[in-house]
Amino acid sequence: MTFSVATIATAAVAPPPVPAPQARTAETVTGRCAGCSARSKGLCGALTAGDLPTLSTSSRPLDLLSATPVVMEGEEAEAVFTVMSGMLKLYKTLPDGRQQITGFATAGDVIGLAVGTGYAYTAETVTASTVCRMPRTALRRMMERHPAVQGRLLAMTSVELSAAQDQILLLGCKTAVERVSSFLLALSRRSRPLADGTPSVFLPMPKVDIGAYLGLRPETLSRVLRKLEGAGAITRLTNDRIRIENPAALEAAA
Amino acid sequence: MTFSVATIATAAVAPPPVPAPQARTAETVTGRCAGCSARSKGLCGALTAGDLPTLSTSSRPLDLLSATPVVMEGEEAEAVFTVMSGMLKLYKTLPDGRQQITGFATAGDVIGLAVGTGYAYTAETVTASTVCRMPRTALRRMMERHPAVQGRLLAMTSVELSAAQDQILLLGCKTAVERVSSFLLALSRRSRPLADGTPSVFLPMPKVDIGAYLGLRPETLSRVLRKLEGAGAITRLTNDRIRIENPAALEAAA
DNA sequence: GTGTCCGGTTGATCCAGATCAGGGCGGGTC
DNA sequence: GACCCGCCCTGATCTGGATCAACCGGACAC
Repeated sequence: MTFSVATIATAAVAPPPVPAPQARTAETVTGRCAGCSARSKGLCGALTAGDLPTLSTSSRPLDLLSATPVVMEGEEAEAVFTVMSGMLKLYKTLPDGRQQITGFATAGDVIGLAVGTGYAYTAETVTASTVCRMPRTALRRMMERHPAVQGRLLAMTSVELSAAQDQILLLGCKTAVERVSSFLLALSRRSRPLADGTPSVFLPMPKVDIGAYLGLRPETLSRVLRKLEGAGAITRLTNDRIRIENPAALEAAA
Repeated sequence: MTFSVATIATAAVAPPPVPAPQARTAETVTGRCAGCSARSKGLCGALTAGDLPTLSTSSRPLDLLSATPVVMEGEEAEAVFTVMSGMLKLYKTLPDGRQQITGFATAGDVIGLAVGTGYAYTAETVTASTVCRMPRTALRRMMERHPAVQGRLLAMTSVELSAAQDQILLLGCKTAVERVSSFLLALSRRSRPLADGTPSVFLPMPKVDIGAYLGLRPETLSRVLRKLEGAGAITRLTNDRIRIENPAALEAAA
């Protein structure tokens, strides 16, 4: 979770997102959460097996295509979402349309926690994803019943805050090469290495999104990657996968 | 609390900071917290009057001169600090010495909350200040006894996270003029207007620190302020006080 | 097949803000 | 008083990354 800065937001969204999400139907309600791949992560990790029936009835998984908005900045926060699979981007928009991506969310991350009544950012899938929707009221009830849920929420928010401060350092101080190197290292720490043991990173999002996260234009990102490749620090395997050839060199550049 | 980004950090510091802080002695222990000016703010706001004796024995106020470090990035977090008066700057440092200020803390803000065992940033007074030290263990005990404290902590951390994301937007997207305008507006919202009713902001910190917060050099900050003054948006009353002549113009520039 | 679209890359040029340099001023010490 | 030191301001110049423009190649429609 090092690289996902703004994973935790605020509340929930009311109407189903634009490209109508597929609601699953043919599943045993009580058993659904028990078999959930994100069961031990996110907020649900703070619950015991006895809570699963309640959890199953108060939440609902949604299968989403890519480029589907899940929550919109400023809209009333009526639910929170736990990412079960896929990847989402979280971003804020300036009145004139400039966008800053504050983080990417992957399995286990929680989206839509809000300080006030409105979502703090927009969240949108970058790949086909599955998220689990839980109304804010259900979350509140869970927190009242289980102090551990509140503790988990606090821990997750604190981690997000720390990541956000790292991103502030990156955006305020670092050069383009340093930003990209830091980003690749952070990503490589949370992904598994290739079969031969060398670390690699998977970048399913378009380059323009990586740029919007790092405060760089896609042209600059492209040039920096080429430069790092020329220096022998990385190899570009495909458009969405990079092998880290020399972590120490990246570390030095970050 | 809009402008203070990194007010919440991690745990506590062991030895007293360099310019040895003045520990107060001639006060009734049980009565100290009851008369505290920050009593209703920070974490203490979640406690009832009955908790004051315990609170008074587990915390201790410290009077600090300006430029006094309170917590150091990376050091083991043994205590948290509540700001009672004055102003502190919170910053992170890169190996080569570049510094990024992540926030300024004022009365009511809590410093030193940590995700792991080490402080996430360095905190240092920018004016003479009074802070109240509480060991991390005492905080943990308070949280166990009063779930409301944990709730308060979660609320404060969430506000910090939201502020940090705003700062990410500022650093990633905005121009120098937009950054300074946003900063002045955020400050003016949390300070009281002058006697004649016009809003003003108090800037006790050196210009280089404001620059380090906004990702700008002090020279650039100086030029931007001159530009805003020329446009009639602000007036520089003294070196550390600015009057907002035209909030709408600032809003438009932000 | 052909055409179109979109993401990515590369090159040329531009510019906002950094850097470098000098000077003014207020507060402190002696 | 004279001197020093920190902070701030201003001007001149430099530069990292943005911007503008063109091209390429894969995916998709027809």
